[in-house]
Amino acid sequence: MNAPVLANVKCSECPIRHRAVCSRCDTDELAVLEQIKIYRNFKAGDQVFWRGEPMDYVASIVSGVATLGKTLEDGRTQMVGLLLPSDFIGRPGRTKVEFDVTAVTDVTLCCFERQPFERLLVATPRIAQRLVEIALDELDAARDWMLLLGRKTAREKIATFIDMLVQRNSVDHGITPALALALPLTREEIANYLGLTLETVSRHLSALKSEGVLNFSDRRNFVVTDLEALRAISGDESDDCL
Amino acid sequence: MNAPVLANVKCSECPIRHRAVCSRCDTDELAVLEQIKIYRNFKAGDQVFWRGEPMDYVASIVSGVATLGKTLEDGRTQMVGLLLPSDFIGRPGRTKVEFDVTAVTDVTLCCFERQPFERLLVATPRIAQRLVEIALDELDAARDWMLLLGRKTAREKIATFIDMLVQRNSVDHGITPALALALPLTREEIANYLGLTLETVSRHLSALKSEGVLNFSDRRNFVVTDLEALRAISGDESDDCL
DNA sequence: CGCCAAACTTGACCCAGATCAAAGAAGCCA
DNA sequence: TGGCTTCTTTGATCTGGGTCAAGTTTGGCG
Repeated sequence: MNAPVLANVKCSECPIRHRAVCSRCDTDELAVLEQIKIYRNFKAGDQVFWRGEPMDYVASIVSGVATLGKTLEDGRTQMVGLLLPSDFIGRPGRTKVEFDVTAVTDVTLCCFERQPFERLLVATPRIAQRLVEIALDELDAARDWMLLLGRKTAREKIATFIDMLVQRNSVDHGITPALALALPLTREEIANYLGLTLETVSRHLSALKSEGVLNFSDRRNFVVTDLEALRAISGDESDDCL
Repeated sequence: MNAPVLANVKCSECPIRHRAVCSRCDTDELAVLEQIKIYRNFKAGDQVFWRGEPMDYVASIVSGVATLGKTLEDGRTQMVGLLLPSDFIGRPGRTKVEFDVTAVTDVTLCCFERQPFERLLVATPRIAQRLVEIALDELDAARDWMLLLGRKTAREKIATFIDMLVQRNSVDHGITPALALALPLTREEIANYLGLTLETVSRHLSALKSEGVLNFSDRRNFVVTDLEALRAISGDESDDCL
């Protein structure tokens, strides 16, 4: 991890202040974090961590998108997580990195040296509590993804992926889902995320376009023209059961 | 969750005392847990939780094997976790069950009412710390499984599954891996775990048998006769990189 | 002991998605 | 502006694993 060290933003003004691992901290606790944190910047495409290397830092994503990936000997790869602002990288008590972490866009990380952070975790229950929540949320997401990888068809996988983008986009913007959005990943990266090949991704995106479900303005940007249909295709539990 | 309530075992004599969510607790903290815990028993095949029902309890598995499953509308199912003694069920802060939890063998649970447990989590950092570890371990396991589901062939999946059984079995027994073991699941359950069909599981188990890698004495019990080959087939990172 | 249901095996066939191949876009920098 | 490279689309073909369909083994129980 040899990225430029940036001037730190004050925690109180941090964009992820209310969602990251520090979100429960009071002013005094923030002051302690402020002491040990270091901002680092990565360019799109940079490798943040290599699998197997010693993990001296843990970090929160401040801005940008990164991916967690695993690779088989022969080169097959599977993305096992998409890291967005406020997501946490690393795990206390482990000294080696388990996954390749790659910056998809330019990324800024808020890094803490692992050992001081571990001591802090013992001394500061609020951080530990928040970390439990974050870990359990990710576990739920990972399990949803296991259902997708193990049982969904290519068409369902792609519809689920797009629907996920819609939902995430809606969280940031207001109540009404914003239906104009951009793919954060290339076809190949989407394929790695969904357990498919890039050709299959391309074919099914084209199909959804010609069916009038999606409308692409260029290869990245598109509008969901039939959200109802998209949800039906995704194969998820209909929302009636709540 | 309407299972018989059993006489509680004293925490200090509990078989999972040193591994479960309570493992870091001191004597005083154990005394508090002792107050609010209730043992419950389930028979093989019983449903412990149904997806979507209110979750009033969280629990640790004391003995037996249970599975976490998700289901698509049309009946396709995917197992997303295998729960073994000391594993934790439920998550603080969530009121609804996210997965079907099914007892595969007879199962004994150590249950805590959710709300008292959540208060305890805030008041007792040692429990929260242990819960972070458990959650992060499960997250790592879930991510390994995502690689398996997304990218491995049927043959590799089955070899990986058997190898996992060998490793787990070795933890319980001594240093030398005990190579005589029993499948804890039916062919259909294995298929649900691996994202395959029961026919494919059966075919590949037969193949491994006829290749001399496994030797079945009946449909459950077998001996790994060529561990080397099994590991090679599983397609995992060769262990040289440590 | 013998019946029955559940679990398992094996075969024949088919299809979704992988693989192989070859053209288009779209940036991007000189 | 033109020539790179990188990303994407589309087509043709192949195949691993799914599906359908018999059988076979096993174990539980009256």
